[in-house]
Amino acid sequence: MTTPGEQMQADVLAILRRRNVALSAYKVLEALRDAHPKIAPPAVYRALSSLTSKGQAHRVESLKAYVACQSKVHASASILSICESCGYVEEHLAGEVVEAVSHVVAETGFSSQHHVIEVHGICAACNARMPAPEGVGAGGSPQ
Amino acid sequence: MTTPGEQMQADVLAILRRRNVALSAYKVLEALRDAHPKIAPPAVYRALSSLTSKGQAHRVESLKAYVACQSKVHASASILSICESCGYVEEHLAGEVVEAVSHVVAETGFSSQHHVIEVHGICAACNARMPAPEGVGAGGSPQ
DNA sequence: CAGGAGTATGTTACATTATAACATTACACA
DNA sequence: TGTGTAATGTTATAATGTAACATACTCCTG
Repeated sequence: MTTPGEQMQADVLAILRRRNVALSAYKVLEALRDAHPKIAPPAVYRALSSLTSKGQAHRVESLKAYVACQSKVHASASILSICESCGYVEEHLAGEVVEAVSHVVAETGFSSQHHVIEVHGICAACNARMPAPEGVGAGGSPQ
Repeated sequence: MTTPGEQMQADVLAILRRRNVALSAYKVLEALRDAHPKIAPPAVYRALSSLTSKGQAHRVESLKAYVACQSKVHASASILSICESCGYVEEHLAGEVVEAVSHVVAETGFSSQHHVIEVHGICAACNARMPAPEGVGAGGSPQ
């Protein structure tokens, strides 16, 4: 047996990886009850904190929720795109964007340490599902 | 008398504008008790929601807190820099950065609607106050 | 192996942030 | 004036997160 903490982190990560959707800490807690019937919030938050500090998971600030890291390399920072329709979260490498952001704030003497870059919108799959991208949409196709 | 709601929003905005520091909704509530002794959380959240939807204030997602908008024009989006040392929050125009972010996520077919770009670090004033940017810093000035 | 320092984990309780749901008031207009 | 609508007030509670302490475990040291 490795340390129990590592087991907990592995279980949390497995839950987050089931779907590319952000889960609140309490949703994770519910999912953990199968394997850990008596788990309490601090254990979940400790595991999430360890995972995020190791870059194996990310907190989606604008959703107050968490996702598994999807990037193999986990470069300095990433962009998270969040579909407002289906909740799908995707991670994008942010190298140049992070540099651009750092450059903008450096104009006032600010030195960057940690970036939060999140985009809300509609994912490709939901865009494809939409009846039409124009008009009010109540009348079906505009044809 | 204008509508009471506008008065509330004006009061909230005045509180946020006192300092360029993010205030939690409950800090705002405390500050409002002078003018509105019996105020309750929903009134504060409604005022903050109206202000943010009009672009007169911003929610700092990574701090769960709110700041007054500092930009006269309030372009489509902005970058917020947050000093970890003093809490100072500064707003930066983000035009090109927003385009770059949208471009990155568009590579997977994602259409952007709303951007959250926040940078944590150290502001110019705190950088200037720091004894030295090297070593552990316990020994005072390196001179 | 006993003792004990130090760390990790479990547990309780609570703090903080946010909103649902309904009551009340204000206002426009027939 | 009555009445429908929207805005605001109020109560209660949901959702998120953490402090503080208890317990257990690990690994030394003698």
